[in-house]
Amino acid sequence: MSNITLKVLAEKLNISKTTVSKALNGYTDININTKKKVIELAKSLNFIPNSQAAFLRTRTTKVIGVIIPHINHPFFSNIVKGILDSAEKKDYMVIVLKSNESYNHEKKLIDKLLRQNVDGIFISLAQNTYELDHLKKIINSNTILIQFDKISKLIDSSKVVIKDRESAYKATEHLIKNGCKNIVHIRGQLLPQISIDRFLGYKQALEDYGIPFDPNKVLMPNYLTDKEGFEVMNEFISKNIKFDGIFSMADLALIGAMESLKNHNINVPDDVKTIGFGNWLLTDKLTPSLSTISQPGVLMGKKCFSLFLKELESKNKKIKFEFEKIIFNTKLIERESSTIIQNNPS
Amino acid sequence: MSNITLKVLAEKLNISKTTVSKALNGYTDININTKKKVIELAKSLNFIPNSQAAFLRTRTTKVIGVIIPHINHPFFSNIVKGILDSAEKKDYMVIVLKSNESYNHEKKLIDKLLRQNVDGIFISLAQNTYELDHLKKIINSNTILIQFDKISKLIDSSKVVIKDRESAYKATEHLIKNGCKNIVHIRGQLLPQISIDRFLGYKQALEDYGIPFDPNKVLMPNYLTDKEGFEVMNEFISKNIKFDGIFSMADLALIGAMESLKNHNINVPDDVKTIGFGNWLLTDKLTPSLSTISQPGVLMGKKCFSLFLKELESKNKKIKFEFEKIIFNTKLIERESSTIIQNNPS
DNA sequence: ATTTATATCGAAAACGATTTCGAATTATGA
DNA sequence: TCATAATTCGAAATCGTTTTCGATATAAAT
Repeated sequence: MSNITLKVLAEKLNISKTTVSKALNGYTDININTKKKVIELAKSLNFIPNSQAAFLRTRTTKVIGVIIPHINHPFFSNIVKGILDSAEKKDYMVIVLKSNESYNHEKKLIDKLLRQNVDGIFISLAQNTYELDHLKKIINSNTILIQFDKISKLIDSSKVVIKDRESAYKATEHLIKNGCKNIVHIRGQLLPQISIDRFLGYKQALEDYGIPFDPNKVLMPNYLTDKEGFEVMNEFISKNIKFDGIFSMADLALIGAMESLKNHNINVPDDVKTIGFGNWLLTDKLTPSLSTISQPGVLMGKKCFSLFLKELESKNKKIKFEFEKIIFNTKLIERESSTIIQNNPS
Repeated sequence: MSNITLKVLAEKLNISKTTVSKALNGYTDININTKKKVIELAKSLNFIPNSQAAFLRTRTTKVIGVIIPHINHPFFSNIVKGILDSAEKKDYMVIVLKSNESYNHEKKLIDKLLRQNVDGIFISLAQNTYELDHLKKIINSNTILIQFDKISKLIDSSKVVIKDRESAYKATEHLIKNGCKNIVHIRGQLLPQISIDRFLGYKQALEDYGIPFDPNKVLMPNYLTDKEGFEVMNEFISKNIKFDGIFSMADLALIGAMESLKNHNINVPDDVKTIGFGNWLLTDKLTPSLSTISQPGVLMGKKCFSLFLKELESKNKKIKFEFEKIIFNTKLIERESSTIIQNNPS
C-alpha cells in the first residue's frame, strides 16, 4: 500500500525527483526521451500527484467554495449547476455549503473555507446577515470573493444579480394591466437586498399607475415556503381586506398562498390574479399554471465562475482588476394564473 | 500580507512551534498558562491553520466527495442535503460533482477526487456505467467508498438503497387493484440496477395477478425527463395499443407522458390511471395530483454519511469492518392520478 | 540526599511536491 | 582548437504542519 510519489518514480528510473516533476509538468528543459519514460512509468504505476503537497508551493488548490442558503431549491440548484459546468471545464472542484439562511452558520462556513485555502468563495447571503466582517475577512485573506443573488452593496467584489426592482415592477404592472387594482405583495424579510428591491419595484408600479400603496397589503412570511405562504394568506383573508391580485417575490410562497385561496373558494384568475417569481420547477404544469418571472440560474452560475477566473488571472499577472457587476435580465412568463380571457364553457 | 503560521506565533511568544501546535491541538503536556497565551495570541492574530500542511502528516482532509448524475434534480438535491446536514455536524466539507449520466465523465471525476485525497467518495452511478475499475481504484487507494441509489452489486462497499423491486411491485399492484388490466411501464435504461429491479417488480406484480406481460407495453426513453416521456408516449399512442394504466419509474417522465395523454384527450384517472416514482417536488399540487412512490432522500444522505463515519472509525482503530447494505422503505402515496372514485358533478 | 515520578518543553524528522540556480555535457561557431 | 551556446539534469531549499523522543526542571518519595 506504499504510495507512489515522485521519489519512487525517480528511484525506479535512476533520475532525480526534480526531473520527474519537470517531466510531468511541461517543463522544457527535459529530454524528450526521459520525459516519455517518466510519463509512461507514472501511468503504469498509476501515480497520483499529491495536491496538498503541491499546494504548499503553488499556493493554489483549484478548489472553490459556494455558500447558498439552501441546496434543495431549484434556483440555487441551477446556480450550482452553472458553476459546476464551468468549473469542471477548467479543472476546478467545488465545495458546496448551505447556510440554512443563518448568519451565524454562514460565518463558520467561511472560516472553514478559508482554512481549506480555496481559491475563491461564491456566496448568496443568508436572509438575516446584518454584519459583513466575515466577507471582509475573505478579501483580507486574499481569496477571491464573488457575490450573487443576495448580495451586499457595502462589500466591494464582483457581483452577479438580476434586475430585481425592474422585474418586480414588470410583474406588478402586468397585474395592473390585467385589471388588478388591489394588489397584495408577499415580500421577503427586511434585510436582503432582493426583498427590498422587489418591494420597491412593486411600490413604484403602484405609484406610477395611481394606485395607493397600502402597507396592510404587504405580507411578510418568516420564510418564503409554501407553508408560510399558506399561513400568511389565511391570516390576511381573515382580515377581510379586499384584493384582486397577488405578486409574490417567490413562487413557492405563492403556491402556498393559492392553497389558502382555494380553501376560501377564491378562484384564480377569475377573482384574484397572481404572479410569482423564480419560475420554480413544474409551475408550468400546475392548474392554473403560474405566471412568474424567470431568472437565468444556470447562466448566473456560469457568469460567477468566469468573473472568478478573470479576477484570478489579473491577480496572477498582477494587473489591476476592476470589479464587475453583472445584471441579468429576467423574463415575464404569462400563464393562466394572471390571464384575463377565460374560456366560458357553457 | 505575510501569513500567520505556527512559526510566527512561536517567535512572538519565544517558544517553539512544537509547543504552539500542541497548545492548539489539545495535547496534555502543556502548561495551562502557556496554552492560554497561545490560544489568545492565535485568536488575536486570526491564525488560520493550514490544512494542506496538516494533511501531509495526518493523512486526513476532512473532505468527502459526492458524485451524482445531476444536481438540479429533487431526489439528488435531497440526498446532498442529507449528506451536508450530517457532514457539517462532524466538521466535514463536501465536494459535489455531477457525472451528467456519463461513465467517462464519472471516471475522470473519481481521479480528481483521489488526487484531492478526500476521505471518502459517495456515488450514485451514471446510467451507462458498464465497467467498474474506477470503483476498484477507490478501494485500492484506501479511500472509503459508499454507494447509494444507483449502485453496483459487483463492488463490495457499504450501500444505501430503497426497496426498488418491492416498491415497483406495490405501485403496479395498486394500479391493478384499482382496476387496471393493461399497464404500460416506463422504464429506465438497461444497465442501472434500479431500472432492472423496478422493471422486475412490475413484471412480478403482473404475473401474480394473472396479467400477461407484454413487452410492447414497456417503454424505454433515453433519459427520464418530461420531454422524453412525452415523446415516448406519443409514439406509443400512435401504435393504438389498448392501455388503462401507466407505472413510470420516474415522476418526471410520467409528467411528460401525461402531457401527451392530455393532447390525445385521454383523461387521467378516468381513462388511464397513473403512478410515478420519486415524489418529485410539487407533484402533490398538480391536477390531477400524482400518485407516486416517495423515497426518503434526506435520510438516505444522512445514512450514507453515518456509514462512512463508522467505516472510518473502525479503520482508525484497525478493527475489521463489515460492509452494510441499508435498504430503506418507500411509501406509496395515493393521489388523484390513480384513484377510482370520481366525483360525479351532475 | 538521592532516587523516582511528573510536568513541561523543543529539536528534528517527516510528509510530497515545486522551483531556483548552477553544474555537467554536448553542440555550434569562430 | 578553443570559446560560446544550448541542452539536460539535480542538489537543496521551501511550503506549514504533526509527532516522536528526549531533555530539563520541578515535585514527591525513599
